[in-house]
Order: sequence, then structure tokens, then C-alpha cells
Amino acid sequence: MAASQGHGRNGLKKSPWTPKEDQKLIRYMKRHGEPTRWTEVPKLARLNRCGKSCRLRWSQYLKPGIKRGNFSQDEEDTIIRLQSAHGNRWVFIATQLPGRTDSEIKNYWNTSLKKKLAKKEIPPATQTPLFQPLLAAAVFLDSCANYIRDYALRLHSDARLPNPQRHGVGFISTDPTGAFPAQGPGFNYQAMEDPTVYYPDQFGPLITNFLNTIPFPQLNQNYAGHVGSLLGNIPPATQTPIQPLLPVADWLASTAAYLRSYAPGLHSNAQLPNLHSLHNPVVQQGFGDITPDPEAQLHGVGSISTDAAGALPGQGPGFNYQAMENPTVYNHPDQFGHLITSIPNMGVLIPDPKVNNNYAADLGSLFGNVPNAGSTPALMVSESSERSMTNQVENEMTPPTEEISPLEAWLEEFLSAENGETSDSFCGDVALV
DNA sequence: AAATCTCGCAACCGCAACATC
DNA sequence: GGATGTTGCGGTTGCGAGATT
Repeated sequence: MAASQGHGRNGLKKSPWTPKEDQKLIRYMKRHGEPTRWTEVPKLARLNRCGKSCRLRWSQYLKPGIKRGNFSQDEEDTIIRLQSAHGNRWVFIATQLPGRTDSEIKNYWNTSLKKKLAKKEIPPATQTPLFQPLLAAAVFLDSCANYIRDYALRLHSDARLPNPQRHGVGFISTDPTGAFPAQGPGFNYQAMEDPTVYYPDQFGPLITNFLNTIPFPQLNQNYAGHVGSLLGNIPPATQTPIQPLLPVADWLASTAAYLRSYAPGLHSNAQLPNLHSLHNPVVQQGFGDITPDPEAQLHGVGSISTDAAGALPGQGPGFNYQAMENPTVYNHPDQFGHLITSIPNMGVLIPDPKVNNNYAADLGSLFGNVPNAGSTPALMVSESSERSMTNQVENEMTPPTEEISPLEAWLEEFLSAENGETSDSFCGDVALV
């Protein structure tokens, strides 16, 4: 233990908990439930401990439902994946592993998993220059999605837009002081063009804060434009607000999931086919002395992709960075489409074609900031497993449509290419911009 | 058998954020 | 608005059991 055996300066005990102490604490918790002030607990439970120690003992070891013992392979995989994507955010990681505590996961990581990974000599993805910006973007997109879900679900059925005809774009905003007088608690749906309609725009500062956290000016611009256009596409007159809001949240969450899934795949020895296409000093600096391929200028967009079978020749293991518009740059078919098809439950897709286009354009901006990314398979990304709740609500609210979406059309085309037609035709279709 | 090493775990520490006075 | 108290989180440390020498 970090502290010396026995007692601290204030006379409180600082040593391993005894079964007798555990029983006292358990008894107290059974009688009174979780306290609002832990500092009161030692006194009331007659324990010679500080409140902090009691809280820790209860939340990490004594609380019912806490799972002890060896981690399963599934749990291990989850920890590795989440740690890679989110860093040492043990509390968050613990929420994905029912019954496990943040402390236990942290210990397991520090004592076991880290060493295992080191033995495999996997270069830490966190060292790559793209890693942090991608995750920063993912975190923000997730928070936006949560915002939207949270507020959408709180909407009353009689919630109304302040003046959609006049202001055009409705926008979601939070008001820290409470609700609009005429609307449900905690929810504003205000005109973005005219933030003074009800209150000063609260969303602006949020975006500003976010933009300051990531070193991708192009992403920033595209993001700001994107959010506006995304929400601007909502036809407010024909639907209650909840219907368009949830797909928006879906979109944001799926984009975040996409970023998270790719960031960990980056390796420090990855090579870019076209460094210049990124137009980003952070990335260029990070990749050091790699000489850009002048030929690659033609290809425009570099895109991150994984190769299920291994690496492309001359690149790092498990990582491709290839030109998306021209998958034959390295004489390999595009690996990106294959990866996407491996995502479970793909097919629950974003309903608004405009959203799709914006989405693809946004990805383009992330990976190279070139126009016309709209025909790339990036359109297809959807990780529905992370949004089951939303889907459930959405399915209840939205009547099923018979129309085939552009995304589904693309998927059919892709699958038919996979099932017999030459992969060249598939790649060509996808690659054309 | 004794000494030493290694490793996992439990507990504490320090800091930041938040709440209350 | 500032001071003080409380909580939550990630990092660190030392004990103790088992393995190795």
C-alpha cells in the first residue's frame, strides 16, 4: 500500500480493510443506502476511516454486482480496443464491462495487458500524428450525438419551432439556466441565424471550444459548415422534431465510431502516398522525412484503410494509406469496402441523402480535404451496435419506407461485384468521383 | 531451506472539478 | 466572488504470495 501500515497523521486507519470493517460498512449501506456525504459515513458506521476510504472500499469491492476474478478473452479484447481508442479513461471503459470497476481494469491493464501488447511489438497508435485529432473529433461528435438524443427524447409532443419559415434553420442548443418559457424543460430549439430570438446562442461557444482542441483547420471549417447544413436539411414543417433529430444523432455517433475504429489502426511507420494532399503541417511534421510521391498528387485523397490480410507491400503491418479515388494506386483493390462490409448490422443507414453527402464530404475533409468524396464507400459507414437505443426509438417513430436508399443501392452493387463480377468494375465504380 | 525476484492487487495520493457556505 | 469542503478520477506505491535461484 502506498501509505504506511497503521494510522495516518489524523489518527485514522490506513491499512487493508479487515472483514470486520467490511461488515460494518456493508451493514451501514444496507440500512441507509448510498450517502450524499461520504464524510459522514465513518462516524455513523463507527469506522476509524476517512470518508474517501469508505467510498472507495464500497464502490470498488463491496458493492453488490461487482464481478471479481479472471478477465475473459472478450473482456480483454474490449479493454484493448477501448484503451486504444479512448486512452486511459478507465471509468468510461468500465461502463462497457458490466460488473468490472475502473480500478480493476486499470490494474489489469497496468500489470498484464500492457506487457502483453509490448511483447507483440505493436507500435502504440497513440504516437501517430493523426490519432489524437481523430479521437478529439470522435469525442466531440459523440457528445453532440448525446446532446441531441438527450434533448430529442425530452421533447414534448407539442414542442414547436420558434419560427421555421422566417429563420430557416432550427438548431439545438442548451440553456444552462433552464428551459424556454414556452417549451419543455431543458430544451431549446432556436433559430441559428438569429440567436437572439430567445436567448443568446449557447451552441456557438461549444463549437468554438471544440475547434480550439484539434489541429485540423480544414476539419474545423467543414465541421462548422456541416453541422449547419445537416440540421438545415431537416424539414421541420412535416415532422415532429424528434424524427429528424434522432437520425442526426445517429449520424454523429456513427461518424464518431468510424473515427474511433480507424484511429487505433494507425501505426507509426505508416506511409502516406500523398503527403501534400493533407495540407496539414501537423501531419506532415509527424511523418517526418517521408518523401511525397509526385505521382500521387494525381490521386488527391489519401484515405486510411486496413487490409484484412495484412499490410500492403512497403507499408506498416495492418495499415494502408491509399488513394481512395484510385484504388489501383498500389495495384491493390480498395480494402476499404471490405472492411466496411465486415461491420455488423450494416444496412441501417442514414435516411437523408443530403446527410450522406455531407458525411462523405466531411470524411474527405478529414483525410485529405478534397471535394467530391461523395461517391466513396465512406458513405456506408454505420455502426449500429452503438446506437441500439436510438434505433429502437427511431423505429417506433418513423414509418418504414419501401424506397431503396442510395446507400443500399451501393451495397447491392458492391455485393454483386463481390459475387462474381470483376473487382475492377467494383473498384472503378467506387473510385469514380 | 533460505534468499531473492516478480507480479498482482488493494489502498492511498494528488489534482481537478464541482458544490456549498 | 472567494474560501472551504467534497467527490471523482487516474497515477503510484507497497504488501504479500508465488516463482525462481
